[in-house]
Amino acid sequence: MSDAKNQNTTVEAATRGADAQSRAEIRRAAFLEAAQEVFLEQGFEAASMSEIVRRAGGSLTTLYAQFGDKEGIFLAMLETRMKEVTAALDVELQTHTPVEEGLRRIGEQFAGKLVQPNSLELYRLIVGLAKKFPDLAQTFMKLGPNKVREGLAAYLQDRADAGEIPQSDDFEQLGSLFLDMVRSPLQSRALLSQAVRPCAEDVRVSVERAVSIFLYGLAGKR
Amino acid sequence: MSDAKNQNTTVEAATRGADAQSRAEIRRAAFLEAAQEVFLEQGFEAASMSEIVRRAGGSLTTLYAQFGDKEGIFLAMLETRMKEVTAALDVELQTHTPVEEGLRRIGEQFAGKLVQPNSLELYRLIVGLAKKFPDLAQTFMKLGPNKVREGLAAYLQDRADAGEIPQSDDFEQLGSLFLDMVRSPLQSRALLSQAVRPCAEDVRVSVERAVSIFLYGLAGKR
DNA sequence: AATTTGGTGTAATGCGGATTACATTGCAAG
DNA sequence: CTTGCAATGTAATCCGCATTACACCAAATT
Repeated sequence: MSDAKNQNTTVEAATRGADAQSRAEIRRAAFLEAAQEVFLEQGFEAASMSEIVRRAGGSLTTLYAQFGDKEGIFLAMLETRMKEVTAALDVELQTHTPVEEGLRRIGEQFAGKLVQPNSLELYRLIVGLAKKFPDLAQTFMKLGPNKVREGLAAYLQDRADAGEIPQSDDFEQLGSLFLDMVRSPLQSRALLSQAVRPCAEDVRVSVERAVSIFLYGLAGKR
Repeated sequence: MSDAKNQNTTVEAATRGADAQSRAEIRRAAFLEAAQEVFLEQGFEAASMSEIVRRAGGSLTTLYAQFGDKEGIFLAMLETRMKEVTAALDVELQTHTPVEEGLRRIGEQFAGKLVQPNSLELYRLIVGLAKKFPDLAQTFMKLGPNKVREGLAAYLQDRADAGEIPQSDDFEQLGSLFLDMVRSPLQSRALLSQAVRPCAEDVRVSVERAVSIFLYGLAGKR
């Protein structure tokens, strides 16, 4: 119902190519930017569609035409942001770096993103909305945690094949374990008290500890 | 402004003693019970004061007289529930059980409470509200996580004094580490997908792993 | 220049709910 | 019995928004 984005004529699309943005695309980007601001600042319920328009320019009518409804623009914003955030991780995860160094880098990347105020805020929102809008939570999981977990599992498999760590039949679970170790100490405090903002040093400590415990544990197994 | 609860006359209060509940106290309990239901079911914003009254009986007017406003009754409900939940833990934490067994029991108690649908739901709510109502989050932390953490730290200190584990200058942090290990794997999934309900077996596995990694790690330290 | 396509601004329309006002009722003490 | 005080039920009062309707513009294609 809301595929306004794809209503370019074939001719038009071919003429301009992918580089120049149509008015619609510019508008869309501005809406998404403003939506992120407003949602993260005020929360889903409190955020007002008019406020988004106020900041993005344009009109309510166009906003609705492009995204359908409030949940629609939130979802679009979520997808956009998740892709931005996981982009860097993808790169990191494709290398063949030795385990210890690799885990450290992945951990830093991951934790670094995680503790950014915007990420914390977004996570807060998703958790709060998960019951009422299960599909938002699904999308978040698919584009966020699951993506990272799969990538890490593949990396661990690669390292196991290289003989650096013992083989396992469930690297996904081991990966989750590692990610949880990195994440929990940083996130649990920050989610509940806006005063506490984990700093770079906190991140380093958390990652370092996770890496050593994880490898120590792996070595102890089988 | 809302101390209607204490407006018994001296005579009346002396006559009845502390066992029989005044009408006001009965009302209050019913309100709190209904409020918990409605808030957990519908979330803070979606919950309606009228719905609470509908289930509890009584009247809107009385509800407002006793709790002031919507945040007020939520806070009262939160305090009540947190005290119920941590009561059992207090007992567990005062024993002098050997570490491994003690950690296992504490872990089970803690995790068991944690994965109850009501607890998960409440946590979801608190996280979602933390930005808009920081005092709710504060109260939650004080009556929940902090309480448990302090108790566990004291227990660990006790065990260290008994020579079972090495001394440390920060048992609070070590305690947090243990609790995070127990909590994360169980909570992270369940918070985002209402389909996933951790079962007793999940709890056991999570606790067992946390205990062994924790003790293994402690032993390894100097 | 004309036409099409989508954009703009503004002003309804509706709904849902927090919060309060009011008139009434029951209980208990003098 | 009656006087007073708190509880009740109901029905306003107010607000704030999501969402839609309407009437008018801008640009690009023909």
